Amino acid sequence: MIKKNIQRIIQYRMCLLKFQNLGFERIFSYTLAQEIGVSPEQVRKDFSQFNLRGNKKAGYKIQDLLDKINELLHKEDIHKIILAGLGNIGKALVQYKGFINRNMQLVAGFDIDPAKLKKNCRIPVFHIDDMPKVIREEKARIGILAVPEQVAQEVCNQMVEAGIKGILNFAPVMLKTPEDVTVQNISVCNELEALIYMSEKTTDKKEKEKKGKKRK
Amino acid sequence: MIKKNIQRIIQYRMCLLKFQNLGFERIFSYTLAQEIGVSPEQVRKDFSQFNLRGNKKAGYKIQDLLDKINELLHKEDIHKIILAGLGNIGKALVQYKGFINRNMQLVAGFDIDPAKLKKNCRIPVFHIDDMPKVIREEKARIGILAVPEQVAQEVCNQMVEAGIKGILNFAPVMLKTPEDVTVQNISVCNELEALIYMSEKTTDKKEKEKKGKKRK
DNA sequence: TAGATTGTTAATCGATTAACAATC
DNA sequence: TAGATTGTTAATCGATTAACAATC
Repeated sequence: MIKKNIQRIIQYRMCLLKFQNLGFERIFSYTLAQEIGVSPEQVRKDFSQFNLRGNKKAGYKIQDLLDKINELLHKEDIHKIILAGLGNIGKALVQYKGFINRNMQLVAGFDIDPAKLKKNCRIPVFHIDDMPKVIREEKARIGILAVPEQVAQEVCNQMVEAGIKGILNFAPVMLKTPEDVTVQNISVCNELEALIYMSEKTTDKKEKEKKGKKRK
Repeated sequence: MIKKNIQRIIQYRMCLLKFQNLGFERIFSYTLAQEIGVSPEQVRKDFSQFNLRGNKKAGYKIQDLLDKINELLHKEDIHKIILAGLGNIGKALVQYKGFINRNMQLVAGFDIDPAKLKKNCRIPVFHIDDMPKVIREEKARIGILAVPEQVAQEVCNQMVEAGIKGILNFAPVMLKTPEDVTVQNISVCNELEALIYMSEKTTDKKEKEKKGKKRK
């Protein structure tokens, strides 16, 4: 499980880069908090936990924070990422140009369908059977799983076997992995359903309130 | 903010459908828990909170649970969803065929680039300026925001203005919205960075352990 | 100095887990 | 009945918030 404070640190980093690009050299917990949508205390607490220190009067030096956070997130090197499954999501990720700015690189894609192997020229695409070999050759640690539900666990196992330690899973399956492998699930459908629930809930509430008023 | 129990209810639902398709009529909290990766107590607690009740000996009747959960999630009607931005992600979502099984329907897409307007024939695609009009006509409540960062807040405002109550945001921006509008952010890059952090952390730990052993 | 801001400690809140009575 | 399972209440855990001393 990924702790929330690390997720926020990642957000802070993006925000700091933005402010640095705007020409700022220093920043207050208050400003950062506003931008991310948390309390200033939360920001200070997070920084404190990762030993990121500021100046009692002048806030935090952006460059200092970025240096430390970059170290924390191992931003000194480019992290190789492999992608299994070149369906809709897979193709979209191949097209995406934002990885390299974040020191990440899609180094290879894999699919069973040979027709997909050459369609995308941005990264080399291999047959799924070659995945373990390529993972080992590239020494990739992170994999994106965008294959159909039915084969997700199997492909996941192959990834783990070949040394993958973190998996971003788009398949609607709870993957079984060893303890030292982290899985992060993304499900657009689930998120949308949750949003629908929330929106219906608030309208239900409003209707109740209306009825209540009418009764009065 | 979306509560975790609702996210799990959504997962339980998918799992229940799966078991129902396999021919099961009843299920235990233990089974469901295993499948989702939580404790049986968690499952029972969640069910209890939403007033989903079982039988002390025979577990839960799948059909009963599904009926109640479907009502809870308003699965009786098809929910209309609009999509702003037909870049990589937008296009992938248009191609995705899984929405309708979950009683959701992408009813329209929007973009500024007229070249994109006719490229995808699965759903009607309009100019972004027509978005408010179409949202109102369709009475859509949920929107997906997949536009560039620079215009995300602006497009978001237009959505809210036109009556959207839930936004799935793919732009790397913290959207400012009224209280009754729920925003759910998805950032593939952030998730990958978090995975990298986790994987490096465990390897760092192992190296430390090794060193410790050597010293002994 | 006075005021503003950090950083830590304590308090609170919410969510998860444990314990166990109820019961089919 | 005995055993297994639910459902609730209490305990624990973790994360957030509040309070406030330290200090630039």
